[in-house]
Amino acid sequence: MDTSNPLREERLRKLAEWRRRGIDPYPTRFVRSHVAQELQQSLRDLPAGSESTIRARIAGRITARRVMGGASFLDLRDGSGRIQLYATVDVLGPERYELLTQIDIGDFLGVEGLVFRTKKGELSVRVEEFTLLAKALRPLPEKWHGLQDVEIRYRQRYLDLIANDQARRIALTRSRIVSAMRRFLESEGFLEVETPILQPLYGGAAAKPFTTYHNALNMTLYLRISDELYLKRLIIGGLEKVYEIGKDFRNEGISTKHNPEFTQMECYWAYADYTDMMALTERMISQIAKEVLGSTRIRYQGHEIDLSPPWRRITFREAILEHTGIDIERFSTLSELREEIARRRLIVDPQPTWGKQVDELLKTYVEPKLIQPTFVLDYPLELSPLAKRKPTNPNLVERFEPFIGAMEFGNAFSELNDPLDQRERFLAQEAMRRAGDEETQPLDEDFLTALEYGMPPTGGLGIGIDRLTMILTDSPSIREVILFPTLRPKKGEEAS
RNA sequence: GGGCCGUUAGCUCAGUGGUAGAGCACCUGCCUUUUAAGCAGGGGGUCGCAGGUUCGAUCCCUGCACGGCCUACCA
Repeated sequence: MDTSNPLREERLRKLAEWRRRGIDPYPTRFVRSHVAQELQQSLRDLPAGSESTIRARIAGRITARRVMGGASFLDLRDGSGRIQLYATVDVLGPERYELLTQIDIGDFLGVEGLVFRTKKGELSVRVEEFTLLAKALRPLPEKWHGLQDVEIRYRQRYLDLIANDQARRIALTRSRIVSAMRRFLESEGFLEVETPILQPLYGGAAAKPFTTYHNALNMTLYLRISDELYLKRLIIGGLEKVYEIGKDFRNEGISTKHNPEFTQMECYWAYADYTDMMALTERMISQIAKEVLGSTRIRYQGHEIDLSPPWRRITFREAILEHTGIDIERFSTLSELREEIARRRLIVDPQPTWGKQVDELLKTYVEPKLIQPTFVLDYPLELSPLAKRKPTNPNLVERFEPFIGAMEFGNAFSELNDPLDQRERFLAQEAMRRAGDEETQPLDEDFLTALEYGMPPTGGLGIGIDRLTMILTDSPSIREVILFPTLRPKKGEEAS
């Protein structure tokens, strides 16, 4: 960062001036009596031109300054909202008043004084005493247009939060979503747990991992790509309803829907199956929307969406039939399927296996249409090495993915608890790996051992918190809902 | 990885083959109820970086960097 900025030089000059007067520009403490929003609410009915009986001590960042000779107005913002300050030379005396007018936009200030409402109707604090709480050395972004530069918004999110209401709103909403989700799961009897992020073997999803190294143990460790296999071990251990909210890491591309580290909620429920997980998902998401947004009707990217249960349920096979006319059951080999795709003149990227090819059909032709909440269920076996087979059709598994606004935001199944079948699935995955698929499940002997001690029938669900937040904040990009999205370091960037 | 677009003052943005402008912010002066305060004056720029074409490049060309969108990848 540049340090030769003349605006910064000017502020350094002012900083030195405060110090010259024996004032510490970075004091340790300021006791507040109120925050701005409290005053705005409790004095909502105070008429214009009249005084309250409240003497308030408030603190915050100065965001605007209007100096008019012997009287000045400052806008102060704290974590709750904003309030105006009114200072006059009559109250403060010439010396203190002059000092106050040296305050820069961006500085933190604590003030004490009577709260009143101006003739124009603006609730204000009459500054009787003030304390500089922190001198800012750099100017804030422009007041009217906010901060527009996307790169600065992501790299210096604090500036985005200062300058843009929307950024603040998203950060608050995300926190409320996670909080409401925890409350919901707790009310349903789920126990919050923590499982390892550093794992000797990764699993639970088809993804490439990040690799790291532990010096003392002299071993390679992986950052988890999913919590699944550890949470199932807890089900085996008798914790019948568990969940975890945490970061997963996938060493893959970045897009408006993908960040290399992302937040997922995973929960596991003994004696439940995927239909129970569907009902749980509907209730959870609609409950969160109600708590956080006050309604189950939302707008997402121009669409009116109704989150209230029940959500539409459609099988994987029916969904593809509906949107492409192809009944995938009638084309059970990759070459037959490709012929049918070509015959119907559909444009789909070729995939190496039948399973991936039908999945590609879903992504290309079905997913963009899934605006209203929809469960797509009963996936092909080969796409789902950890899910239980459907009793009525061993080529399918009891699995669903929920979609809203043309975006998948979760994954769930009746968990495979047959240790011998699980071993076969792992071996099939290994075979696919040898055939060149880099994103297969590695065989996890330790997990198989756990399964052999017996896991009750269990339903499992994962919800992508980032994508859910996108949906509930009408954000078009995952970078808007992650405070510090992964970016390439700027070349030549160094600490000033 | 590929395509398209962007990068000009601290911020938001104009602009031109003859080395640059506005608004906000900043500085100075005036101003005791303003709120995008006002009025007057002023300072501030390696026009992302490196090459090339040209008498001359911020502008045209090439490469690079970073970012955005699309695409690819991705449970």
